[in-house]
Amino acid sequence: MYRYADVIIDISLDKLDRPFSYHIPDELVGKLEAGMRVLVPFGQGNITKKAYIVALTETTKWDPAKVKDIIGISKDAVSMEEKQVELAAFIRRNFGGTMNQALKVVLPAKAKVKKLLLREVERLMNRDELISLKGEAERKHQSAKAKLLDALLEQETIPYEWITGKLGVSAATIGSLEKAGALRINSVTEFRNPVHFAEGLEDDRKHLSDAQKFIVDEVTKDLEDNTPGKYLIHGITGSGKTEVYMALIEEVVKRGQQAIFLIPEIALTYQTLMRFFKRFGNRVSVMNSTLSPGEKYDQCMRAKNGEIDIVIGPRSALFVPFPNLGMIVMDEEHETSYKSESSPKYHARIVAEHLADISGAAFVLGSATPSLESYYNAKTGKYRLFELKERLTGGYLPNVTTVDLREELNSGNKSIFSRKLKALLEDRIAKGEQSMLFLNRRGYSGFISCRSCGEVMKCPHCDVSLSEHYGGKMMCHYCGYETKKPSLCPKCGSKYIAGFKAGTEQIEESLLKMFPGVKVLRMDADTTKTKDSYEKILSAFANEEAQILVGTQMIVKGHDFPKVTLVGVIAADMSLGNSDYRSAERTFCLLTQAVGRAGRGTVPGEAVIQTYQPDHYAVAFSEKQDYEGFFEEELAYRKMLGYPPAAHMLAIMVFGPGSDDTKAVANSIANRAKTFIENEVEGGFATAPVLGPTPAVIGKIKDLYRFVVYIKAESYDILVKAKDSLEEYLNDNPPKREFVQFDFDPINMM
DNA sequence: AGCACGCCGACT
DNA sequence: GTCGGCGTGCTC
Repeated sequence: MYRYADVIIDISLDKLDRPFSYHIPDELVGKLEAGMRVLVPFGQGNITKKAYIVALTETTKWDPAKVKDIIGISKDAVSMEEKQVELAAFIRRNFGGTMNQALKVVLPAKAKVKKLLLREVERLMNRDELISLKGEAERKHQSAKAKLLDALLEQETIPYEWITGKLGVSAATIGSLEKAGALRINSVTEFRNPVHFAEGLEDDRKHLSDAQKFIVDEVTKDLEDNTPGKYLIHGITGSGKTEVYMALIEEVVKRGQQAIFLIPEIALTYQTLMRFFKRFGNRVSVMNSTLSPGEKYDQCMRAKNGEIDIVIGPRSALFVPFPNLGMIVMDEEHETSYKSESSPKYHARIVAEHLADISGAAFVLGSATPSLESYYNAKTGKYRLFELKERLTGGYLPNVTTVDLREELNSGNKSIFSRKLKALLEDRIAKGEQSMLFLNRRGYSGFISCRSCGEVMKCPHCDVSLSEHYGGKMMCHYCGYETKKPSLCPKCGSKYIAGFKAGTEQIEESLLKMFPGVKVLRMDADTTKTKDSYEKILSAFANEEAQILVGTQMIVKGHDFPKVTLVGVIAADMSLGNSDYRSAERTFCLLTQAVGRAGRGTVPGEAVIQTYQPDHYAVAFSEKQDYEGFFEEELAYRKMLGYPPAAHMLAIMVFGPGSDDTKAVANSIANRAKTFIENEVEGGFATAPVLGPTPAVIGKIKDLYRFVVYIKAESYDILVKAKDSLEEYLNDNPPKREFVQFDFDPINMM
């Protein structure tokens, strides 16, 4: 039974931003939870303060005689802050970690709060009065007072921070002079606006098509009935989803409510922001990582004060505290950047849905290739599904051809370009049209395939591909299965069996050799290291400074290039061979988006997908641009193997120095999880299998070894309980090595 | 932040 | 001595 609670007194004060332990009196035992707000006596004067519970514990490290009792639960009206804390508690509960980490996520600019209150001291007396006061102070050898009065003689107003900092005068001194009537402390609150456009720009509002209008009308009906729902807009590339979002947000704003527009990390283009600004003026703001902490804080204050109605940004925009949130829109909802990479590894879609629930706001998801989870939710009635099946701008969906690279090899073509792709490139160069070549390279360790028959080496237990390891070994990163790399293909006996390697640089080189004098732009992690290089390359291509753009997945997003009439995918299998159950989904999504880049102008486009596995359903369905078909097939596969969304998974990452030590800790965690499941879960191991520990996909980062333990279960609650039980266990039995850390990663929990 | 404690010069 | 102001450090 929890007898003590760790609380944080005041989040806005970094001096006090650490937990304090309090005793839970009998009448409150069992009634408290992390995230709740309580009243506690604090400091020598035992002043009653509001505090947030950060953790509940059975014992305390402090002298029990010194630990005070919690007074009671704070029953103030739900403040904005409380909603934030509620979100933090939700994140902690679902994604693990500490309340402190969660609070840091939810309060984006906490550290700078003090500075940005911008308090200043204003002089209230005339010169003579000040001089006489200063003389008196000097006579009494009150040097601090005299210093401050001196400063006040020179300036009418002085920033508070400057007085306590540079001048070295304490708050007590300022206070005594305030009492004497010599000065006044003002809190100036002027907030920066990071959006700078000229006023009075014309709104380029477009007439809505029938399909678009239908969505807007249906959602508006729900808003009018005060029953905001959850919606998934499945719209092909170029079908005008943004226009729909804007119309919906307009309806929300009309009702005096506010809206959050979420976009993937790098997708905030100048154009999108401009479009919103043209319609909503300076009631729009942005939130993203390029803003300074101060600017971020200011956006929160502007939202609180009702100065803005709409905020646009990546996942952190979720935490802008609007007083009356009416809608959350999540564009490109399938994007992986919505999942945080650092602890707590929350998924913005799940947090957004919860925020919509607790705020009574509508929740709108949109994508050309929805995530399996969201489409599943739409299919099972949790979300309402809307479809946009036509391109608006008069563009055409491209003609897609799949080229079998095995046949190319058999007929003696060892280059990375198929004859078909080469011919089409030649044609486009001759016609002066543009082409994009897309290298779908992701994943860290290469997969192994046969270049004659396309056979991919797979794990017999997990149905994911094996990764190549040093010493001619192949390994499964899900279950740890290990085997020798064969020298001949087990299926066709060919000796052309290897990991597939090709970089954007290599493609660029080949292009220049093949078409001397052609202008090529390359976009990958190397060429986009500097800040604006991403924008620069894209606009150079838009200005037709090059005929061919070569790049990784980053080229499939963003700008429209009306002159692009050919898209080539160099090797579609690259992301298929990833040791990850989601590789087919990712591949389908990338191929569909890449193909969608062609033919956005008036000239019809063409796309070529090169692959070793033309029969793989991810390739076949993207060739037909058939999302529905892909979804059915993929869902059947996930159901069969117990992967999300058919079931849930919890990944526990253990990392530390020393392979053996880390693995031992991972082992103890796996054992603990197994015991928990055998004893506490009905059906035991059969209901919720524990897999591993096994080396993580990236076995070592920065000299820290990484091992993973997976727990699969159909019920989400089992995993949350397992996570809680493991966290408790780790609290009581901290591992010996101090650098061993843990990461709880609930994969696609809904 | 706000309170107590301890230090230091001034004044009875 | 002791009074009052100021800086420092702590708050479960």
